[in-house]
Amino acid sequence: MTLEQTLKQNTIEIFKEEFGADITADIVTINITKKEHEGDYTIVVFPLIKFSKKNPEQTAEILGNKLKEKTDIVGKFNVIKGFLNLSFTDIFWINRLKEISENKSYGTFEANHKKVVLEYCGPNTNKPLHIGHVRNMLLGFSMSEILKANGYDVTKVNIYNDRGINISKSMVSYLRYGNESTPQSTGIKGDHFVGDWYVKFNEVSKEELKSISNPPADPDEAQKLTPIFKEAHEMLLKWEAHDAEVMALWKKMNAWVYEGFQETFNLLGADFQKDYFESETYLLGKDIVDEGLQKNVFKKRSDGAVVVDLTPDGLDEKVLLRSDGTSIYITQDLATAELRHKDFNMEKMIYVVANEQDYHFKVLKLALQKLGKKWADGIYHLSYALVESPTGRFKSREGKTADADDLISEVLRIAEEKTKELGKIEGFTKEEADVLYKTIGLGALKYFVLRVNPYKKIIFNPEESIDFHGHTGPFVQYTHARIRAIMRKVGDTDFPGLQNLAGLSEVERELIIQLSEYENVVRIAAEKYDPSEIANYVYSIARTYNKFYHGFPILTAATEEEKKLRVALSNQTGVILKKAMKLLGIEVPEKM
RNA sequence: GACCCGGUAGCUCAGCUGGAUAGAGCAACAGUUUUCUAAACUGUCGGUCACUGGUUCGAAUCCAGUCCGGGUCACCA
Repeated sequence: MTLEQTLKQNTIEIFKEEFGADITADIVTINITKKEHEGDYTIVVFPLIKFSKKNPEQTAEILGNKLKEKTDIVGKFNVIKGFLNLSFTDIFWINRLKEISENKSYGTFEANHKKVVLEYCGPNTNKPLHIGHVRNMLLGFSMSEILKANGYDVTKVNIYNDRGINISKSMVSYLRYGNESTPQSTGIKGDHFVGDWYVKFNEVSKEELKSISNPPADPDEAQKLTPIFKEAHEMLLKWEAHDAEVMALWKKMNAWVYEGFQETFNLLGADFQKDYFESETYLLGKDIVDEGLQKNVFKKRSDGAVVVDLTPDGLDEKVLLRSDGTSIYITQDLATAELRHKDFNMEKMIYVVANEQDYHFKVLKLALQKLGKKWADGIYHLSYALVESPTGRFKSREGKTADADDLISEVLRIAEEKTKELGKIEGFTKEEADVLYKTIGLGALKYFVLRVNPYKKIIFNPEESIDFHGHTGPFVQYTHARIRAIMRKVGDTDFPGLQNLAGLSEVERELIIQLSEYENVVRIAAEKYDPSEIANYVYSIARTYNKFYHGFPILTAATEEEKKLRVALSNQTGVILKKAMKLLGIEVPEKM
């Protein structure tokens, strides 16, 4: 039982005994006491006075006294207006610290045997990953770690949009101008290599368009008139007809792309247990449409298109199958969802996809629910907002800044520069130093992205955003390294005998309370599908620790008891910082 | 037009299932190092919580309306 639950339970019992009133846990609000008041936790008594039939002060006084009697953990309390501020005894907090320290799996919940499938990344194979994919991957990976810590059995999957007109464009322009070059022969990373041919396609079609009279105003429509587009379209048809040569080229080029993607995945730490390919699923979906028609959930419109009526749910009528009987995006997704369920029999399916598709996922979930699929209740769209430059949305023509690989190498470069400036790598081998730059650079980037609530857009200014001071990843990493330096001096051992202590200082107490909150934060982050809960928490721990570190000697504490406590507190802070950062997919160094 | 999301300090963000005098970081300024890592710490400055009304003991938080920014409403993906 958590501290909060204990307090609520006791409050409920006291209200029964003292006032003969039955109250429920949800009207008992408990907060951590504000800094300017004395106390650890505060019970807000205003909502309770209609049950006690006494004024707030009297109610708080009675409740405080009874809690003190009943629980033996409440040392003292004070009442200000309607707020009952409870201070727990030092012994209670020291025991709490011991309890946390001794529990090696603190903050990790027991396996609940619930299967979760988490889809993230979802790249197109005709262009390299960009900053949006970076946010996606960091969120997806972190969410998976958080769910695992909450006891879920998580399977991460990726879906590749590996077919269609776009990859055909890359293929055509490569065929025309590529001269058998390869990523190896040019030294260009595979996904960029293929992406460059896609760019080339657009340049060529633009050029070709000049000799076409009266093109349509819509650039997409205009492009369709160019010879190179017609070639691409032909290629797509050949692909669909399984033309051997086209298939061979398609496979070759996609293989280059996957090789390139894999490098970026490795750098960011993204991984997948299973890959899905649209080339394998794009024809699926007829079965599920038939099923819907049979069950009278979907209907065939007079024009032949199959639709689902979502007007009762506040949405529109949505087409699920074209009038010519071919699939569209949603048809595929319905089928893919069903396929996943067959593959994994999961209870939850999480889609990490940008908020542009909010509507799409509402439709998807509703349609599956209407088909009577119980598991569709477990669908969750982890929607996130765009990453924008200070001048607005990143456009590919703005070039380098939006590219994932450029972004990463820039961050690593800055990390190296700053680390050298500070003279932090004395005694490091070249390899160790490189690892450190990577740890710090990626730590800064990941933290920068993850500390923001997913539904809020991120303004990313490449010049200013990667900072290593204050509310940043490196700040947390630095705090961890500081703690490890102390632990190296003391030797990593257990620290028994913490009981004989004169008194906890304010900041020590604050730190223990925060450490004690960790398991709640892990739970909340999963409930809210929000890694920023972890990010903001880990920062507040690091901040409190640094305050403590500056204010109190640890190794040279006045008494042996104090030293033990402070070392134990430091050690445990280090452990939690490391665990929490791991949930964000961020490494913490031993030295920096 | 309808619907969805956002609007909190100069900038970037917390706080939003109602609770005490709205918090951090950055930037600016002033300090702290013979003491465990100064990527740190302390202090100063900085607010019409977009606006208006409502609900109530109490509203940044809930409700209604308005304004601003973004997104979606494709037989595109």
